[in-house]
Amino acid sequence: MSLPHALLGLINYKPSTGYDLKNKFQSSIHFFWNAALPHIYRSLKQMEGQGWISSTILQQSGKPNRKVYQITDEGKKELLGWLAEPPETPELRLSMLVKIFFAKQLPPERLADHLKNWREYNINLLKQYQTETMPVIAQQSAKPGFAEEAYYWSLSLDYGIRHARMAIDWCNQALQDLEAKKGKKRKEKKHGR
Amino acid sequence: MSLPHALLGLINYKPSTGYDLKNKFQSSIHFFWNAALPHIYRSLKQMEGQGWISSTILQQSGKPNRKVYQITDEGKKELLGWLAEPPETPELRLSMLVKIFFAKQLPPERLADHLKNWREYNINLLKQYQTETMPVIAQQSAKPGFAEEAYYWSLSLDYGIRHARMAIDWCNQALQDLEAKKGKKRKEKKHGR
DNA sequence: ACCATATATATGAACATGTGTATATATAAA
DNA sequence: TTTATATATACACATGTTCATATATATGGT
Repeated sequence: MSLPHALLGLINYKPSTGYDLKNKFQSSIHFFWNAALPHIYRSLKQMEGQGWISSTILQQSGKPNRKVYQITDEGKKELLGWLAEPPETPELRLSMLVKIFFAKQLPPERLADHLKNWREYNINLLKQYQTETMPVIAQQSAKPGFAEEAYYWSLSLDYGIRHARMAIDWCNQALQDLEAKKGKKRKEKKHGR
Repeated sequence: MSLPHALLGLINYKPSTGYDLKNKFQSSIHFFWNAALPHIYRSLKQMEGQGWISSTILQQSGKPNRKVYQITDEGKKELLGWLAEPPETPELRLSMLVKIFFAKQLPPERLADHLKNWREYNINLLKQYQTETMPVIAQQSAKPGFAEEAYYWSLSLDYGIRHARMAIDWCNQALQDLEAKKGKKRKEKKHGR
């Protein structure tokens, strides 16, 4: 469960430092699994303790030395085993939806703000997928022997894209309903309640 | 952030014990925010410490006494304030997608299993929404003065429904692609690669 | 009639996981 | 001169899960 296996998967592609890994998260799986630097370093230490990875220090001048982690045979076994296990069922925490759920306590403009923000957020995600994630995949998939790999990357990205589109549609629908309700109220007022 | 405000929202409807709240989660917001019992009790204690709720103990025979929490004026203020704040951007953790991302390391049947399980899981969610969550909402919305409330509950549920449908579609697409690939491979073999 | 299990209720303690903030260093770029 | 980049780590804290335990009644199965 959790970070270590995701890190293992990335290190399996190529030996990396914690810093490298942070960047790789950013350009690949960040939208369904992310991690902060201290967390990554802590996990790497644990993983080394378990024998899944080993480290080599590369001297550098000017910058801190690079501590490069590579996967061990044990680590490979662990990774394959984990990949084959049925994944845990996810726990969502969408505070945005909690706020919608209790929205009756909210002035309508505030509710509309939440919906607009959520739409905005997902529109930006979509953009980011197109301008950042997809090019990375395209570039990799051009390399010989990476076509299949890239197919799976696209597949997981596709989930993100569909999710974002779904969220945008949902927001539009909700905002439209809100407008309609407002219209109705205004009319009621005009006609004296 | 997190549990306390969701609890506050529910207690605001009606004074409740920790046990009650667990059940309410189950029949309402569990699919976008859930919590285990010990976590709920711990949070309630903290919230009481902050003055957001107060408790009354009701004697019972046979069963443990009920410790009923009710919202205070401070709690109401806190709730309204929180609801109006822009929600935090959510952190997804979908280990299922991590496994898809790295699926090249996986035998194709295993990959198909993951996809089928995920589809299964979402189909069941949809069923649960229809047979459990929607009736609860319908029942509440029949009560006078609850129509608006129920509208927002439906709205958040609608997000869950759309999400589940989206996930099912995605799985179907992916499984179909997989099949197609398998077919292609078989053909290649027949014709001697 | 007897035993296992479920329901209703509360809590403690340990642990796992994740975030935030701070710190250290040298170079390059604005 | 400030800020960004590259790199690593420590520590405190927040949040969440698991497991265990306590009690009495009701219910289902053998």
